[in-house]
Amino acid sequence: MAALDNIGIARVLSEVADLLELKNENVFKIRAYRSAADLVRQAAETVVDLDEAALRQWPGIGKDLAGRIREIGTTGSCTLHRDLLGEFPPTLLDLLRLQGLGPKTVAMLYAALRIASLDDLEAAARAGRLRGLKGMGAKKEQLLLRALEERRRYAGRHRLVDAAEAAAALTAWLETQAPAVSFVPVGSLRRGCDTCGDIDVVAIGAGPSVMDTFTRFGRVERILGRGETKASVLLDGGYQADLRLVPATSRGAALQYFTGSKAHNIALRDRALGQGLRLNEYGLFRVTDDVRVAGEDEEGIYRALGLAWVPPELREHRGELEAAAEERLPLLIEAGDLRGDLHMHTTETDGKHDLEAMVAAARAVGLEYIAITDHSRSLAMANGMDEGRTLAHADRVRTLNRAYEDITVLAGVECDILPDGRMDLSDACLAELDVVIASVHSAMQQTEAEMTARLVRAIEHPSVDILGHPTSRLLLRREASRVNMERIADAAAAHGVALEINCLPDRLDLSDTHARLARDRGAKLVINTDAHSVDALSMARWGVVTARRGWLTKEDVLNTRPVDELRRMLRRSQQ
DNA sequence: GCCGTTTTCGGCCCGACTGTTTTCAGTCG
Repeated sequence: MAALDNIGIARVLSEVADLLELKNENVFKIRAYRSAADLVRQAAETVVDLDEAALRQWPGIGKDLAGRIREIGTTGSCTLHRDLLGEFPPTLLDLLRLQGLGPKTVAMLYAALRIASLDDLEAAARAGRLRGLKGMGAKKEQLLLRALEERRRYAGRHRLVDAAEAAAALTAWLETQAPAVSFVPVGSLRRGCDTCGDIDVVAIGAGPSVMDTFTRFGRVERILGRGETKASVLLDGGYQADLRLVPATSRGAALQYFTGSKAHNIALRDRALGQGLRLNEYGLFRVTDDVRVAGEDEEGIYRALGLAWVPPELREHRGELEAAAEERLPLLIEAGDLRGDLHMHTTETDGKHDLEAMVAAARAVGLEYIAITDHSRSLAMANGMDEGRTLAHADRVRTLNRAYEDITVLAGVECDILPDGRMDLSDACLAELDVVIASVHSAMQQTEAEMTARLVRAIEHPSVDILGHPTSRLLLRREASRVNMERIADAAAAHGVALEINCLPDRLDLSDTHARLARDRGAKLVINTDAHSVDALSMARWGVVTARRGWLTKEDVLNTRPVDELRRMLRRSQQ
C-alpha cells in the first residue's frame, strides 16, 4: 500500500485506539494512541516525511508510537493494526460511533450475540433480543433504535458558521426567557474551530427552572438527557445542544472547563496537580484542605497557575501553556485590524452583485481598500475572463476608483493555476494588473508531488501576489488536496507571495495549523472574504478567527496595513 | 504507551447523567 497522508495516518491510529478499547486494554495506552491521532491530524507538516527523531519531539510520542507512525505512514498500516483487525470485524467500529454505545457494550454485544454491524444491531433490537443482556433493558433498546435513525438523518458535524447561528438563536431565546442570566456559548464554538460537533452553552447564575426553559425551546426535537445542572437536547437540523448550569461564583471555572479543548484542560489540570491544586468546573482548589483559590474569572485561574490568560482560540495544547508561562503569547489579530479585502467577485464572472454594488458594500462596512478579482478563462462554468475582458474589466475598476476619496479599488484577477502550474492568462496581461491571486480550481486529485510542484511554479510566476485558498478543501465535503505545505510556505516566503486565509465558511483555507506553519516559515498572509455577494463581506470574521487559531498577529497579515504600505508589500512591488 | 524539579516505576483529569441497579458501570463531554 502507498504512503498515507496525515489524515490517513490519524485514521489508522484512531482505529487502533478504538480496537484497543474493545479489547479493554489499559486506558492510558488507549489515550496515548488517541492523542497521537489528534497530533497527526492537526499537524501542519507532512508527517510521513518526518523521521523518528522529529516525531519524538512531539509531546506524548515516544519510541513505540514514533515507530508505528513511521510504519503506518510508509506502508498504510502496522502490525498491531492488522492483528487487531484479525480479532474484530472492522464494521464494529461503526457501532462505537453510535450515541449511547461504548466499547464495553459493543464488545459484550459481539461476544454474546455476534452483533458486528449497525444492521445486526438494528435487527437484534427490533426483535427484542437485546433486553436481558447485562445492563440492557427495553428502554436501552428503544434508545439505540432512535440513535440508529438519527444517525441516518444527520451527518454529525457542522460548519462553524452554522453552529454559531444555531447557538445565537438558542441563546437569544434563553435571554428573552431569563433576562438576568448570562448564557455563554463555550466548547469548540468559543475556540473558533472550523467545524463543531455540538453546541455547548453555560448558564451562569440561573435558577433550576432554566432547565425547563431550555428544553421548551421551539427548535428542540428531542430531549436526550436532563438533570439538575446539565441537560442535552437535539435541535432541528441535527445540532446537539448541551446546557450546563453553574453558580455565578464559578463563572470563570465553568467557562474555562467547558471551553476546553480536552487536551488543553488535561494539560492545565496536570499543571495544577503539580502545584498541589485541583481544577474542576467549580474552581481551583488546594488539594490539602480543599480551599478554593480561584474560579470567579478565567484570568484568576490562569494567574493562580502562574500563567497569562490564554485566548480561547489558542487552547488546543499546541504550546500555549508554555507560552503563557513565559509571557510570550502573541497579541492576536482582531477583526477591527483588517483595513482591506483583496479577493472578491462581481457579475462580470460568477458574483451575484455588480462592481458598483460591491464597492458600495465595502464602503458601508468601512473598508479602506478592496481588490476586484474575478475569475480567469479556464473557469468557464463561472464565465471566466480572457485577457481582453480582464483588461477591460480592470479599466472599468480604475475608472470607478477615481470616483471615490474614501476607498481604493484595485484592479485584479483570480487567475487559475493550470494543472501543470502555468497561469491561465498571459504574462503581459497579469503584469498590467494591481494584484493577482493564483488559485487552483481543477485537477485537485493530483499526487502530492504534482500538486506541490504546481503551486510552487505558480508562486514563482513574477506577477503572482497571492496564493488563493491553497489546499482547495471544502469542509465536511472535500478533503484538502495533498500538498507539502512546508515547501509551499518556503517558496512563498522566498518570493514574497502572500498565502491566503480564505474566509468562506466552507473553506477556511489555509487552516489554522497551516497558517501558523506559513507564518513560522516567514511567509506573509492575507485574510480575504472571496465574497460573491455584498452580504458575504461579513464572513471576514471567520477568517480572523482562523488566523487567531493560527497564532497570527496584526503584523503577520498584509491587509491590516494602510493601502500605500500594502501596495509596497505586494510581490509585484518588490521585484 | 508516555514520562520525570521528590520518581526509570508507578503514576497518568474530572464530574454529571442514565439505566438498570440497590451501590454502580458505562457513556459522554
